[in-house]
Amino acid sequence: MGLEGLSIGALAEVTQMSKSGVFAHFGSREELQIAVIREYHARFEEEVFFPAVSQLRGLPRLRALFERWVRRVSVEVDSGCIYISGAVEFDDRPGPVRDALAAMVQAWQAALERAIALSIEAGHLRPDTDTLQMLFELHGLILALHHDARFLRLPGAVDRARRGFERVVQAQLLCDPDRPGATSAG
Amino acid sequence: MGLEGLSIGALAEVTQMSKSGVFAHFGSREELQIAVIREYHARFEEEVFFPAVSQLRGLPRLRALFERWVRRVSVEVDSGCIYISGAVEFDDRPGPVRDALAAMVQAWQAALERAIALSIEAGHLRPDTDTLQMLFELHGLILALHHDARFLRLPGAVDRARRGFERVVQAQLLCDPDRPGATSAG
DNA sequence: TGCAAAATAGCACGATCGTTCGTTTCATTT
DNA sequence: AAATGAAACGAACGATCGTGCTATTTTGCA
Repeated sequence: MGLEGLSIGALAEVTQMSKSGVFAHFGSREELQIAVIREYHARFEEEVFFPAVSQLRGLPRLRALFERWVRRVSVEVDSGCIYISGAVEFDDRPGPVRDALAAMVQAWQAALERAIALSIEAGHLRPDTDTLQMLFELHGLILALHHDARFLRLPGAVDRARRGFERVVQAQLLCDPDRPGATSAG
Repeated sequence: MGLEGLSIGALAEVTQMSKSGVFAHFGSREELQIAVIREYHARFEEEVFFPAVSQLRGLPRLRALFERWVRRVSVEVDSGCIYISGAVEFDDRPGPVRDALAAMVQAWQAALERAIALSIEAGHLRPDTDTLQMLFELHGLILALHHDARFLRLPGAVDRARRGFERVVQAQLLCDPDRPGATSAG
C-alpha cells in the first residue's frame, strides 16, 4: 500500500515496538508520512540520480536517468513507488504531506528537465525541442510502466517503456553520442 | 478520494439514510465498491466510447476516443478517475474488487487496441505499427495528464497530452484522413 | 557511580469503520 | 381487513485508528 496504508500500529508490530514508542518518534502520523517521503527521496537520489550524473552530460546522462528510473519502478513491483501512489492519494487532500510529496516530485522533474536542456545544449537534441513536452511524455512512459507492471501484471512493460524512450528521443535527435557518426534531422 | 475513501457511513450521510439502510442495499462494502466500478464503467462508455464509435473507423475514431478520454480525465480534476486511482489502490490487494476493476480497464484497453488495429487496416497507419506499443504510449499520456493536472495542478497538461497524441500518431502515419491528400512515410 | 535526559512501554480515550440484529414502516396482495 | 414482503431504521458490537497521558527502562555523560 501507499502512504495511507501505513499505520503506526502496523509499524509497531513490524519493529517489535509499542505503538506509543513508535508514535513518540515522529510526533504524529503526518510527520511519519513525511519522514517516509524524505527517506524515499534519499534512496531515490542514491539509486537513480547520483549514479546517472556521473555520466556525460547530454543524452548519455538522460538515458541513464531514464534507465535507472525504469529499473526502480519495475523493481518496485512489490514495494510501491510512493511518488506515484502518493500523487493519487493526495491529489485532492491539501496539507503538509501533500506539500512535501509535491516538493520531492517537482525536484525530480526539475532534475530531468535540466538533463533534457543539457542534451539540447550539448547538441544531441534539436534546439527547438520542447523540454517540458518531452518531460511530460517520458513521465507518461514511467506511469504506464508502473500501471501495466504493477496493476495488470503484464510482462514486457519494461521493454515498452524503453522503446518509448527511444521513440521520444529519436524524433528530436541531432546526433547520438552512443552511436557516433550518426546524424539525423527531420 | 478513490474507492478506499468511500465509506458506507459517508454515503449514508450524503443520501440522508441510515448506515444500515445503505449497507442492506449492497450487502457488503466490497459489493458497494464493485457497484461503483460498474456505474463508472457505464458512464465511461456513454461519455467516451459510444460517441466515438460513431466516427469513421480508423484514425478519426481513434482520435475521437483519445480526445474524449482526455476531456474525461481533465474534467475529473475534482471527481477522480477510479480507473487510475483504483489501479494504484488495488495493485497489491487481490480480491473481487481488484478483479472487477482490472476487467473494466482491460475492456477499455481492448477497445483502444481495436481502434488502433482498425486504423492500420484502413491504411491510416503503417502496417508495421506495434499496436500494443502505441496503446502503451497513449495510456502513458493520459496518466501523465492525470498526474500533472490533478496532483501538480499544472496548466497546459491537456495540450501536452494532445500534442503527445499527435506525435505518437505522426510517427506511424501513412495518410491522415483529417488532412486529405497529405501522405508521409518514414 | 550517580544523575539527567531521552527512549520506550502501558493504558486509556474518542472516533470511525464494517457489520449484525431486531424492530418498525409501509405498500401490495390476499 | 389481514397478511406478506421489502425497505429502512436504531442501537450495538468488535476492531482499528491516532493520540494523550504517566510510568519505566535505557542511555550517555560528569
